[in-house]
Amino acid sequence: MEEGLRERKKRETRQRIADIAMGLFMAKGFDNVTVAEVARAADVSVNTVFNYFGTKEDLFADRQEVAVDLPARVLREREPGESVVRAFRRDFLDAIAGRDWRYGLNQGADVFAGIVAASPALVARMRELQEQRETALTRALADELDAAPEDLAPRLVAAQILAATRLLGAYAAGRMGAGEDWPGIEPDLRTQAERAFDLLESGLGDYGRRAPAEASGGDDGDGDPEGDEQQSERH
Amino acid sequence: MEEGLRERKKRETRQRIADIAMGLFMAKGFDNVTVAEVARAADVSVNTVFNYFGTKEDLFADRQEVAVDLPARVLREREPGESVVRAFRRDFLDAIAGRDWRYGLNQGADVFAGIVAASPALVARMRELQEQRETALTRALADELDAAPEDLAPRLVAAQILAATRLLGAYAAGRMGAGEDWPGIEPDLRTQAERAFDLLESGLGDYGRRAPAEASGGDDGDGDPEGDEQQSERH
DNA sequence: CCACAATTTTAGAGTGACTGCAATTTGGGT
DNA sequence: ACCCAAATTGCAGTCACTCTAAAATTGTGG
Repeated sequence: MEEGLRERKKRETRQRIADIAMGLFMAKGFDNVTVAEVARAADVSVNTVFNYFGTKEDLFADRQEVAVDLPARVLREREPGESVVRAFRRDFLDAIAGRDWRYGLNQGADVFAGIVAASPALVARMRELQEQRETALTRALADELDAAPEDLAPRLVAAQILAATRLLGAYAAGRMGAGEDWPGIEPDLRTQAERAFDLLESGLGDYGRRAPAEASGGDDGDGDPEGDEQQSERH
Repeated sequence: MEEGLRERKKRETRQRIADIAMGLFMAKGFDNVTVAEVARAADVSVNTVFNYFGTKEDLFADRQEVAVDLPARVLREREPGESVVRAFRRDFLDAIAGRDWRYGLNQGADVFAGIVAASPALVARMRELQEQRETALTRALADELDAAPEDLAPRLVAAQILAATRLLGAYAAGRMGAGEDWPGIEPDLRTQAERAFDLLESGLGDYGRRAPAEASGGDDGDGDPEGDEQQSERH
């Protein structure tokens, strides 16, 4: 008797509430749905909703919460001889091929992003989630490389990597939201990803270096904005 | 008559409300102060408070809002021949010497940070502020280097730099909050800053590279976590 | 000094998220 | 059938915030 009637019903109720809530959010937008409305639709009291979900935002996040530890897993499961950045680059490129939901590349992710963008509370929630991912990845990094507790490198590395994946995800979501179809987006996304991870690997170097006071020739104001040409390529 | 009685009173009222509010927040913590309380202490109605400040958090931020464009200014005012990262490195090191408030290095910044940390709403607010700084810096970067609108590099660079300064600021705040005095913190902070900006400049390279399957010698699990030895130095 | 209009402030009622408590229902074990 | 614990519920209350309409205040022109 691993799961009595009690626990099953509890799980079912929670799921039903979350599902119905998500349906309403998708249909009317997060801010245009009250918790009372969700409760009524799910045939429970408002208090029961708050019994399962601490806040209204939790009602939306629910599934996302799981994704907090995923970057840390990518790190831990990297292949022998593989650097941290290379692991994430590989993972992201694979994710493109599979339209992975983890980076918001799955079909319909733009609708999702639209709902979030329309609600300040949800935007704030996503930021918080990102921060949780960052601390999780930081811990995993510090743990694997047994860095000194004072070492800021793990935090910085985590922040940089997550910034990259976040931006790439946003880029994809943006183009999907503009109505473009996936075949049109994918190659560009792939290019952008390569560039972003290249930049991470090779560093900012003298990115955006301002022309010295006494410039040599006529190169004035139209310099190539890319700053990583002189970096060693390693593919 | 640049400023009539009307405008002066308005400005005064706004300032009085903000000041009194900040005093209460410092004394009792953000969440333990109601807007009604602030209004009563400032001798105005609750509606007047909301007339000047859109949200309760605005009552706290007020001054901080100004700091959104500061990173962009650092970029624009960098010296000839100076790369983006070096500009920020210089600015931050100068900020250490002057205990600049922009990075939360000023005396008493830890109290401030404590108040913020104790309130989820304020933490969320700070995150939002950081994001605003990021978009501002992104725009400035894209503008200066006239990057293509599709180019993710400016966003990524902005995110990386702001992550670095954010972490360094948090590091300082953490140690200040632990009761250490500034002379004890400063040299360490300087070291950490150098390291962080070095990492930014030289890139993550093969940071955290896992030992290949068939390792040559007895190097097992205790590798040097620094991964930028093989990067080219360009000073 | 006196209206008159624009602006600011205010009171009051209402919404919605969220909390705490006490009462009630429900499921499981005896 | 009986009892205990957990789940659910109703109810009252707090607080941030909105909306509307009624004062109070201030600048202006006669």
